[in-house]
Amino acid sequence: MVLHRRLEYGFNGYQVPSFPRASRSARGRSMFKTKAEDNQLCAFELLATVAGKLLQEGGSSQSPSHIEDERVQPSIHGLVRQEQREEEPCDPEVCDKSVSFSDLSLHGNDRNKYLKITPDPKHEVALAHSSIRPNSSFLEKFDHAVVVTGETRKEFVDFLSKTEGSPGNGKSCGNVLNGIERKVEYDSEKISSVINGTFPDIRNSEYPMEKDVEPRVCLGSNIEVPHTSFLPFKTNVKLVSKDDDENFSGCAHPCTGNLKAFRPSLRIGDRRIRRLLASKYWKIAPKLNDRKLHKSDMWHAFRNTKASYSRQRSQRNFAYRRKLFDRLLSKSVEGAHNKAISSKKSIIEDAIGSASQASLVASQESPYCSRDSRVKLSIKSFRVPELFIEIPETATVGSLKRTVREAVTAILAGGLHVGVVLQGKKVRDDNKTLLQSGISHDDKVDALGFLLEPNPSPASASAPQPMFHEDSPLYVTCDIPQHLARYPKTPVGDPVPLVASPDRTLTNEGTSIDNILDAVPSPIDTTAVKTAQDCRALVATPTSVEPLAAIPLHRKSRQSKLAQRRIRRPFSVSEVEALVQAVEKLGTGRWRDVKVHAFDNARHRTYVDLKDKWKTLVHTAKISPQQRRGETVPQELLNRVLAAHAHWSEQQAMLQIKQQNETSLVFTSNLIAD
DNA sequence: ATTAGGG
DNA sequence: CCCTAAT
Repeated sequence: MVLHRRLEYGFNGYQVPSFPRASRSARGRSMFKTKAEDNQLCAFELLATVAGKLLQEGGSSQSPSHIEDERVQPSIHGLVRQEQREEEPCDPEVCDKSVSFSDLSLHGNDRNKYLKITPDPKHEVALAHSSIRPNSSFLEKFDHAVVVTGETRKEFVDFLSKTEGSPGNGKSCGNVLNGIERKVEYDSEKISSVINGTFPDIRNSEYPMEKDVEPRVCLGSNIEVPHTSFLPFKTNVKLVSKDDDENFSGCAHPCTGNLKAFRPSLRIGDRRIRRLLASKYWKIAPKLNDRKLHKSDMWHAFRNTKASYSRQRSQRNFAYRRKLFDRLLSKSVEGAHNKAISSKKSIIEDAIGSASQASLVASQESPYCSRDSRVKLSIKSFRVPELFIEIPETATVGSLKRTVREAVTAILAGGLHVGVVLQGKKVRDDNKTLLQSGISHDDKVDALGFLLEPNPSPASASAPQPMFHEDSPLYVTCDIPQHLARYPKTPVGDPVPLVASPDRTLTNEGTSIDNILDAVPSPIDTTAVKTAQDCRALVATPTSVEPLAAIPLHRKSRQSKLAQRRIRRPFSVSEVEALVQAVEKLGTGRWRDVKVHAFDNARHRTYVDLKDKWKTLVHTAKISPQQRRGETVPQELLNRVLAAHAHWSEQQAMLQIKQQNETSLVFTSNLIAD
């Protein structure tokens, strides 16, 4: 099933020369120093230009000639206007956006580079080199990726050499690369000729194409290929569907039959792809109430309604939601009428809303049109503070449920506070108005969450915890403490209706819950008991809520990328002490050992955590005591941190110098030998 | 899986 | 804390 759809425009035949690998020490610093590197830079920008054109081509119905004046800074005005006429009015702010070189930024590392185009704050397009594996993680971040593929390095290098030089009527553009402003000379005529397809045609020239390039045309779905004749290259366009998991299906599907879609006359799909592209990239979530619905529209609404707490979170959720969304939709009845669709949408929202932690769903009518001064909220679920439960492996699921229930009631009994979280930050000032806090603002309403907090009574936090045991305020023990198991977000109610009656449809148009259940693990995963997961938040669902709201997000087996963010667990002084001691002994490069030596039975502290803690400790030690936050670490400890840090840094430096000497020795002796 | 670093 | 590249 196609869960995720991605367009890739392959520029077959040209390869961006690979970037020289910087030495490890120079990582992340100045690239693009030599002429060759400039070439690469130029290449990327050129490709970006083409990409911009391509996107523009996809969206504009005007003749290519109108590009003429904007060739160096392709604009999407045409596109937006076009869509405006055809569809509904869009946000004027978006209409004014255009893709210029300043919107391009280079990302990646020494080996893998990709270029990012950000037409507006909400959309990104990536342009990447073919060496990036299609399932490379960065691609996850983008709705669409324009991937430069190609096997023939020579051609490209040559192509570049033709492109550079002769300043001609070069046009200078600012460009942001890794935060460094640069000026780059463009030969606008050549670029435009590239765009318009009149550049000296390398296809027919002395540079034969790689013959055994695997066919790259693969239409994994029913979207046709756009017209790409403006490209001077032998181009291939592939439409790749990404399957459920890692299976980047590339040409996995038999696709010979689709090859015909790649013939010169590719008119047919133009319109459809145009709409798809346009709506995906440059349209703000449409108003869903009063018009025909497109899938992409729904996706936007879907996506925007449930903003996450942080950007990273939202990035992670993105893929998940996208999948779920597509999945649900692909099962929906094609001809469903608007009403049915929008109610379906609300189902999805409900499911996702509670599955992720953005536990508030703006009520159906409010999200896009709260013109009046009232803020309409409907809380679907609350977040409950973290619970820790200790329970023997041999315990039954039933007893687990009981334990959880007791734990939760224990919290509730102690009195409750309600916390308000807006865009990841707690809103502490109770006296602020909603307006002042920004809660009234439309696009913030969906970033709003509520959480239940135990009443800050002095009862719980008093007992000093054993050093490397959970120091959570809520720690529930059940029978023999053997393993400390964390549980996925678990519905507190009886989950039976969820699982046992997957057929239960919430509506009458044929979307059954099992679609959703497919995508989410069963609420009680018995294996969780054995595997002590890292996902431990517990979501309690208020009584009024429908069963769907209790579906946990966490996926255990696969898709662990989408795992929930771990809760923050500040290091206690005793932990810091142990860490310092271990590092004093073992050094800073052996976090695994540090973990084993000092934190072996603290399951929630990974070696990465320890390394991070050390990093912050070093930082803390360097700053003034006034700037420090959190539990105050004794100065004595911090001094030890500094000492150890200095000591081991020195060790490392010495080691490096030694190694350097060795290699240069070898080098010179080789020279002499020659 | 570990290490190193950036965010 | 998270994410990711590199090893």
